[in-house]
Amino acid sequence: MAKKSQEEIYKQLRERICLLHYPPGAVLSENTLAVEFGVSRTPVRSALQRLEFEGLVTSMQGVGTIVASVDLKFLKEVYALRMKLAELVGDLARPRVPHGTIAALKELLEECRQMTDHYDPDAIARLYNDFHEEMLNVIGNEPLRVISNQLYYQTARIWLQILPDLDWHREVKLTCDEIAAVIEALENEDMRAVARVRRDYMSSFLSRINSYLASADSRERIGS
Amino acid sequence: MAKKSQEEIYKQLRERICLLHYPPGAVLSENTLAVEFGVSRTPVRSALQRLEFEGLVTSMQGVGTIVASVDLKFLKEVYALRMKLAELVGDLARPRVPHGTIAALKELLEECRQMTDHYDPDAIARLYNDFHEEMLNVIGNEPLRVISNQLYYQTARIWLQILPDLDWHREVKLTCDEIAAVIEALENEDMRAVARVRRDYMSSFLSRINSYLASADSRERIGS
DNA sequence: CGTATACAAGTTGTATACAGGTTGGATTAT
DNA sequence: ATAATCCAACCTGTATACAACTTGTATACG
Repeated sequence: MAKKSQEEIYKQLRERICLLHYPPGAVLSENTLAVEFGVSRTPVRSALQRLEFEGLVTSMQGVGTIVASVDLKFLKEVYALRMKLAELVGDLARPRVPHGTIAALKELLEECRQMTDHYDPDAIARLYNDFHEEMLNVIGNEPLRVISNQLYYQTARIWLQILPDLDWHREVKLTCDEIAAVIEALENEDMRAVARVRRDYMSSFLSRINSYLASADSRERIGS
Repeated sequence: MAKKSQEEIYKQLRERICLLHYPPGAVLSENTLAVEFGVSRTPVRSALQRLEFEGLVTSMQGVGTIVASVDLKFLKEVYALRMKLAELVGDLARPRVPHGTIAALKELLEECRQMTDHYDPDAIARLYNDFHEEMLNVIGNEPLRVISNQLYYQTARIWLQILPDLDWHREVKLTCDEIAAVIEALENEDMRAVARVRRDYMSSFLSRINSYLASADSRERIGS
C-alpha cells in the first residue's frame, strides 16, 4: 500500500475498528500493519498509542495490540454522558448553521432512504459516521467537539454488533427519521431542537439495546 | 535521573507545564529530556505525543516541541464547558462519597489556611491540583472523569499565570472557602450542592480573569 | 497417560542510526 | 554599513536493531 502518514493510519485503523473489520478482541500486529501501510513500525505505533489513549485498543507486551471490547457498564456510562452532552450542544452551538451542512444532510438522507431494501450494515454504519461528522460542525465549542467525537467512536461499534439481530427496516427508518428531524430543526435555526432530537434518538437506541440484552440467549454476543 | 517509565515521564512533564516550570512557548528537546530521565528518545516521544493529543504541546519538525499557550477564546470555551460538566457531576456522581475523601479534603483545607501568610504560588497550585484529584473521585461516570481531568489540565496554568497580579490573600481565602463548601456539601451527601459550589467558584474565577484582562496594560501577559 | 519443563516463534518496549526540515549566525557581495 | 546567501548545528520524523516478555508446542519425565 502507498505510504501514509501517521494521521491517515490512525483514521484508517479507527474506521476499521468501528466498522468491525477488526472485531473486539482482534489482535493487531505492528509489524503486519507496518508492511501493509508501507512504513516502519514507528508511525504505526504512534497511531496505535493514540487509539490506546482513546480506549479503542490495549497494547500488551509479548501479546499484541488487542481491540477493546465495549463492556456493558462502560457503554451505559458513555451513553448517559453523551445524552447530557447532546443537550449542551443546544447551549453551545454555533450562532449560525455552517454553510453546506443542510445540503450534505439532505444527501445523506437520500442515501439512507435507498438503503431500505438493501441489507448492508457496513454501508449504514459509514453513513451514520458521516452524519456524525456533519453534526460535529454545528457544535460551537471546540473542546466539546473533540470530546463528542471521542465518545462517539468509543461506542459506535455497538450498533453494528447488534444490527444483525435487529429489525433492519426499522433501524433504517429510525436513522432516516433522525436525519430528517435534524434537518428540519436546522432549517428553523433552532439549535435546542437539534439537541433534543439527538438526545431522544440516543435514548431510543439505548432502550433498543436494553431490550436486545433482555433476550437472554443473545446476551453474550457483546462479549467481555 | 533514575529510569522512569513512559507514564511517569508523562505525568512529570504535565506537572511541569501546569506549574509553569515550562512556560507557554518554551521549547522542549526530546534529546535533553531523554538524557535527564535516563532513557532514550522513544519513551520521551511517547509521553510528548500524548501531551500533544491533549493539546498541551505542539511538535514541529526542525524546531522542537513547544509548550502551547492558552489563547483567550479557547480558555473561555473550556471554562464554559467545564461549568456545564460540573453541573453534570451532580447527576452522575457516585451514590456514596468514597471513603477517605472528606478526610483528605480537610487536610488540604488545613494546608491551604496556612498559606495565607506565605506567598507561594507554586505551593497553592500543587494544592489545588490535589484538590482537583480528590474531586475526580466523587464522579461516578468514568468517561466524565477522564474528560474532566483533560479539560482541567488544559487551562490549569492560567491561574498561576495571573496570580502575581491578583490579591494573594483573597485568592487563598477563596480557595479555602471552596474546599470548605465542598466538604460541607459532601458531609450532607448532597452531590448537587457539590456541583453547584464547583460551578459557582469556576464562574467566580472566570469573572476575576475578565477583570484582570480589562486592565489594559496587562493584556499581553497571557501571550498569543 | 498426565504433567512439568524447556524452548521457539512472535509480540511490544527501547535504543540507536539516519533522513528531512528549520533556524540563526557567519560570510560574502553590494 | 547593509543585505543576501550559505551553512552548520539543532530539532523532529522515520527506519532498524536489539531487549524483554508471553504463549503455544514439543519433549522429557513421573
